[in-house]
Amino acid sequence: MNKNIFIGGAWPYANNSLHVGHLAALLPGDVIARYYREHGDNVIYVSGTDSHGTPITVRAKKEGISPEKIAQHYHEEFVKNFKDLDFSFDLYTSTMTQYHEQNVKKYLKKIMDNGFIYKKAEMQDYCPECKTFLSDREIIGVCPHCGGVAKGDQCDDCSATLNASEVLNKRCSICHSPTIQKSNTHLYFALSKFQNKVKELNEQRQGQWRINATSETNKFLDMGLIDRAVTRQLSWGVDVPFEGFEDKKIYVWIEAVLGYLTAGQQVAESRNINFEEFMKKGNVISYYAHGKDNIPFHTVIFPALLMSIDENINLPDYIISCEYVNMNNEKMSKSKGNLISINHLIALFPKDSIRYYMLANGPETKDINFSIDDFVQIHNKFMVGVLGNFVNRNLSYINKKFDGKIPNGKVDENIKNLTTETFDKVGSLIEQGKLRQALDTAMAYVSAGNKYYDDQKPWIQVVEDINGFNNTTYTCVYMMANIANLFGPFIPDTCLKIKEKLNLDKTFTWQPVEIGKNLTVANNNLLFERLQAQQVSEKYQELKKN
RNA sequence: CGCGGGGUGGAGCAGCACGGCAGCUCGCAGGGCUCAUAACCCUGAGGUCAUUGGUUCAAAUCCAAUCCCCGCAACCA
Repeated sequence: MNKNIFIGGAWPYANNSLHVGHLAALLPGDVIARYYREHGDNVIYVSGTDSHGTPITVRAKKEGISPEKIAQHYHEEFVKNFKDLDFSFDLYTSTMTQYHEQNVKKYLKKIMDNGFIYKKAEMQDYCPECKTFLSDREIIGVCPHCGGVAKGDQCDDCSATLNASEVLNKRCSICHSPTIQKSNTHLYFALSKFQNKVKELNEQRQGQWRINATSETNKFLDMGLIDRAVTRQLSWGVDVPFEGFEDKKIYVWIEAVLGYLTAGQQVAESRNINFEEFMKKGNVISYYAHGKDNIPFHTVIFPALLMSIDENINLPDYIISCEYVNMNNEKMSKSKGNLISINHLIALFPKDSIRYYMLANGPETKDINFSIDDFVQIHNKFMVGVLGNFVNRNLSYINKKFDGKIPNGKVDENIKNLTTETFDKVGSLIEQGKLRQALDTAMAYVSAGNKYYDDQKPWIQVVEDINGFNNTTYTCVYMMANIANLFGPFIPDTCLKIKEKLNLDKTFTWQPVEIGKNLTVANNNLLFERLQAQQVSEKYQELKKN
């Protein structure tokens, strides 16, 4: 029976280049998607660029260009990054598309019809000169604590977190005229009504949501869920589909997260399947991959929105929420200059080394420290020494002594059993979202191959026991064929190369495969080159300058 | 007493929800092998598992307190 699998990767915000942290968060989604496809299941795997919101408009104003241009620029960069790293999205879209905007409006109307959105008038800061309501960040004034210059949300001088209402002598940051208080009507989402249902969900998903997701959700529940504004005084975003809100846009938190549905639906339409049916409770297993800063949006807000749209729709089954990638024990940030972008990574390492490193050493349960040296070490040890070497030491011998003709033989029974075992174990770990352990287990299979080779001593067998030699070699090639499937979800490019070397079927299958007789080696190009830490480090310093 | 995460051999980490000889990679010392990209295989040295106290036949693992590091405090996507 084929299963329906829905996988959502968090939508990166189009205000900066992607960095290693994004990669750590999103890569697990791709592995899970590839795994289920190998398995023969129906997978919908989506993500996209989050293109709206205040920071982009602020930046656009500063740089004197349109927000759309900024969003478009980063969107194109993201698309390229994901392509370079072999992400297998069924659809990677953007919140700027017409399809997304139209469908978000449709969902919003539905939530309204179901009675979970209401109007509320509030006093808000207004600039009579610019004739517009101001968001907190667009207000400047005097800090009540230190008397310094403060924005509406934070003091620049003493960096205290502020509430717009406590700031003194408030003025508009654009024209500097004093603000006045004026009543403004916003729409609110009745998040508080979902307190019990979210709590129930959190309890049901114990063991499927990562620990950090469960505890973060508890934190929010303990504080009590409060209603959130749906509309925002902005010019850049999705229009509000109700009368009287023409000057406002839909707040990004609600609009971006609904992208999972709009993108999923778009994929379903292209396949002529009914998305509503696909996503129904009991019909699908869903995974969401993102960083820990995104947890409440995926475990509280998104489920509440789903319930407010349709009570039969599947709620997140697995929350794959990662911790942070730090540099020297500090959070990466642009201002600290310790941010390593995906563009840099791609320039420094082969894509599958990047995938391997981020998965095998990813911040699955706690923050990790990223370092170039560490990366080089892992690459040399596992990509070159274990995996590359196992393939190379066999095939180069066959090329040298047998003109590329792989001897026929019998596969070792122990290895056969190990193969079956490994597929089962790795598969189950991937399904649980435990990618580190899964990859460890898969790599142990290759190590077992190296050990088997050493124990058999084929370089001696070849003169003393040709039958034994044939069996050893044949068994190793059998292992390679299975490695090419076993690692398919993790490092697909390398797996394809292995398949090409041995003229194997290019389709990926999640089960032990037998190999045919009279195989030949098509090529024995090295899978990975050894790297020098110093050279990589120097190259990285160069890149940082540009 | 705002909240959360973490402190395990020289470095980076796993183990901790279901207590039972402290494990992995790198590095270091020694050996094997020569098919392989100084790659591969084996052995060894090195830790009172932050500190203190408690529960227990038994604690890195459970409980309490203390110290140190990091992150977050919701109109920041």
